Amino acid sequence: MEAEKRLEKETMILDAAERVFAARGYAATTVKDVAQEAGVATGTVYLYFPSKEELFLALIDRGTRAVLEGIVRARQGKPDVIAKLAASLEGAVRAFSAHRDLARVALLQAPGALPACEERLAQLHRLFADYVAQDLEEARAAGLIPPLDARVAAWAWVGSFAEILLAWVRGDVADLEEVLPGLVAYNLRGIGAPGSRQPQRGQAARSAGPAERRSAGRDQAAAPGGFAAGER
Amino acid sequence: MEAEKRLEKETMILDAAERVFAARGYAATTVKDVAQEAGVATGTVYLYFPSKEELFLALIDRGTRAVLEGIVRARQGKPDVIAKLAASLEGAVRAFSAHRDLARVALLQAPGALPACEERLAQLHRLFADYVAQDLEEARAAGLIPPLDARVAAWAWVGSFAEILLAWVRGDVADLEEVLPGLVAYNLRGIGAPGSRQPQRGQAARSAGPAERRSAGRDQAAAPGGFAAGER
Amino acid sequence: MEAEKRLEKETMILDAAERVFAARGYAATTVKDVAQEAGVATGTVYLYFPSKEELFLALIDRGTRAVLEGIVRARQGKPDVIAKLAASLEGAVRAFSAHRDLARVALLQAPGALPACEERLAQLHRLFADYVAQDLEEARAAGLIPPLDARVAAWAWVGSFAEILLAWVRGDVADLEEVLPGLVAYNLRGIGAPGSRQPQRGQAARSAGPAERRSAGRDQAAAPGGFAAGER
Amino acid sequence: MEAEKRLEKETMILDAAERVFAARGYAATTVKDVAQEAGVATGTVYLYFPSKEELFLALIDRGTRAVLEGIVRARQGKPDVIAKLAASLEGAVRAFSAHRDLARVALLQAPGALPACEERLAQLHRLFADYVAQDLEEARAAGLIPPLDARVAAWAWVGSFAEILLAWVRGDVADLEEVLPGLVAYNLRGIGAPGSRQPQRGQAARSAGPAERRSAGRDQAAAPGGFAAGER
DNA sequence: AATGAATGAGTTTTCATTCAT
DNA sequence: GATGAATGAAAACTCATTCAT
Repeated sequence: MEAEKRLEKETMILDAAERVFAARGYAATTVKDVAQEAGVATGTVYLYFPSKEELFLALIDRGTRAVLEGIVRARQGKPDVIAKLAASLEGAVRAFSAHRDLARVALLQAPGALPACEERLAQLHRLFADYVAQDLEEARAAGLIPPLDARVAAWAWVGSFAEILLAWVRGDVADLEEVLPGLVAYNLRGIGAPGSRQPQRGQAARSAGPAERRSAGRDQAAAPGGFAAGER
Repeated sequence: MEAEKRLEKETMILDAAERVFAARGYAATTVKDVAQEAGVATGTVYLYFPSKEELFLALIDRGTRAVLEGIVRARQGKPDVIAKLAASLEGAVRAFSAHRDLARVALLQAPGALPACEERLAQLHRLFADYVAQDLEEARAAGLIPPLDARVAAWAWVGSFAEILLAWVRGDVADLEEVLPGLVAYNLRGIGAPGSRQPQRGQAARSAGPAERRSAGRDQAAAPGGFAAGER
Repeated sequence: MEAEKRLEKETMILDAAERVFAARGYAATTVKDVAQEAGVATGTVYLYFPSKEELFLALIDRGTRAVLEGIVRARQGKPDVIAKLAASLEGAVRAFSAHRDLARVALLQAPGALPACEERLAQLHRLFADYVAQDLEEARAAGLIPPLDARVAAWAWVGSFAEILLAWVRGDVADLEEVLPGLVAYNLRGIGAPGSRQPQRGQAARSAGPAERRSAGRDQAAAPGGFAAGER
Repeated sequence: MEAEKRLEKETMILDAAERVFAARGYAATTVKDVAQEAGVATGTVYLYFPSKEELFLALIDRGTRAVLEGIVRARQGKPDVIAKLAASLEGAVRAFSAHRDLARVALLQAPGALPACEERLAQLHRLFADYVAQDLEEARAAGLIPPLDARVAAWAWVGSFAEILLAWVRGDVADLEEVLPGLVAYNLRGIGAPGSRQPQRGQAARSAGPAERRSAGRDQAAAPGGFAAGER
């Protein structure tokens, strides 16, 4: 088979796998499920991927590549390192925002699914954090930000980004684009970037929302009254 | 059986389950594994938990309770809402830091393990975020911080905390206590709290560390050269 | 323990077992179920019966004994062998009719439950049939009935009796006493006993009943139209 | 898979199941046993039947169908309703007599094996009895037999047939064909059909046989001496 | 290359039986 | 004698993987 046709079918299967894994999770998804979703026979999946595990990892790797490319693209032509840093976050969010299924798989299911996968994702997190740390170093060297613990800042940066994506995947955030500016601003303030002192006005009004909206879920796990319960 | 003895044995089994699930993940762990780790027969586990699924959920719920209690305790006697907010984060981190296995289970494996579990954790995340948002509202109302999008700030706050825990679980952060001040400072700056303008000096020197240490992992998933690769 | 008390408790457990086995069947009944129904601990059952299997067999044996006694009692004082034969059938029916649970167990569940049990019941059937055959021999020798194949007559006699009991257990026959005269008459005619030539009048009116009443059940297993379907 | 091949394999598995269930009973038979008897892997059984329970029910249904067809075939071309009735019994006996395993399963094990099965068989018994009752009604309307309680006669008719089959399955009746005329005659006399007054001569001599042959079994469950023991 | 029937190892769960209290 | 917690063997069922067609 010509390489092109092969690649095309491989992509078809990966697309199907992404949908099915996203919907049912790694363990609950059978190779037959994936094959049916892709419209091929069970055995055909094994012509393109050596095992269910490798299929899943290929999915993760494809997603990883897409996000990294999104980041690289977003940084292109940005004037300074701070702008590039901000653009990185935006680029990553946008890369995911077109693929909610991918995000479900990569953020929710992948870490616990397979040891190999956990390791892969750990490396990805480190990679992101290291790049952020590099940017922060560079920004500090250029005098754009004050000295800071770049490690911690990098984890925080990555974590805030991951959490927003998770919230979006869960349906707690409706529109990623809408929250993106606030997220960037938060992190720019976090690293002490100039011109980021004052949070943006005009969004505060919405802030009470979640607290009320979610009262149903609260009584499951927590004492009533929030963190302050039991305090004097 | 007296309630006390029963509880004791239940705890034994939960402890064993925590260790085994942390080490192998939900799907790869068999009930027999848990029983052996606990030093009882397979059937005995079923005398205390009706199914593998319920055993896992009991684990999550126990962890959730412990963390929430840690937060409430940490907030006690703090003078203002900003201090309480900071203390919440510290309390949660400390609650986890005594139980790395719990953290592994709750943060890595639980989300993808079971639909019921995903929902449980989603509620917990919402709960955390809502409480943070409440505190932020209160702080803003008291004039302690400028107006901001409390939702986004809350997600970022929670996410930065979760990411640090993950890094610790993975071994990328050796000592949680050491990084805690930096994490709190980052987030206080993020919300625009006064007196948090300047990052702490003296920690910037360490920041290049992780980037070099982990170079092995990078070539798996990413083009070399950081986000800037491909840029002009 | 004094023998009397022991016997009393044994009876309690057997009574409980009869109820539970009748309701759920042999396989679906656990020893714990029986113990709970009897109001004792699981282990206590094993103080009185060596195994679940033996418990079940003890139940069957008790029932067998009761029925045989009922037969013997019914034959007492009957003038001739034909009357005794008829009385045997009535006695057996009456012995069961006070214990529907016993009948359920002995007729429906026991045969397939255990090889040992199947053998036990087979012997019982043979016993019944042999006795009937003996009576028939005696009746023929006395000139009360014409010569006949006593084996076949004996099986038919026993089978018609068992079937009526089954129908009663299933709820298809409401009152055993009501159908008993017809059953005896049928079998007396079957063996050619004198004075049994004409079926009893006045019952024919009911005879169309079952055919109409049960139409719901029929479409499951049979072609419509009765046995005649497909005939010219 | 073409429907034909599938059906062929399904039949193979059903045949194997019939043998194994007949030999060990429902509860004592494992799916693995059936698979081995059929010469396939355990999982293969599940490709054709969704569960052990459904496999067993399929067996019962197949048997039911075969017997009903045997009955319909036997009735074809019979001159009057009495002849048809007699032919029905003969047809059913012959349908079973080719499949002793089927008879063992359907008559001994099925009733107690599964609630669903009990219900299925109950309907079958009702069906048989209702058809017999219909024939009897018709015969009475045609003046071929005197009025009688058709319900009771129908149960007796079905029961005598079932009992003979059981005896054959147990080995107490060697040749079904041999006893069939006697059985039909017995029941024709039972319903008062004309020309059935005198039992067949020449068979009475055999009748003492079983009673002696089986004396070993008797002492298990019964007092010695027949029903007359204890009588004066 | 593609198919999908067949495989059988492995998992969860049940429950008869035992035995320390 | 009585208890009921503990045991662990066994069974139904699933599904990743193979391979004849």
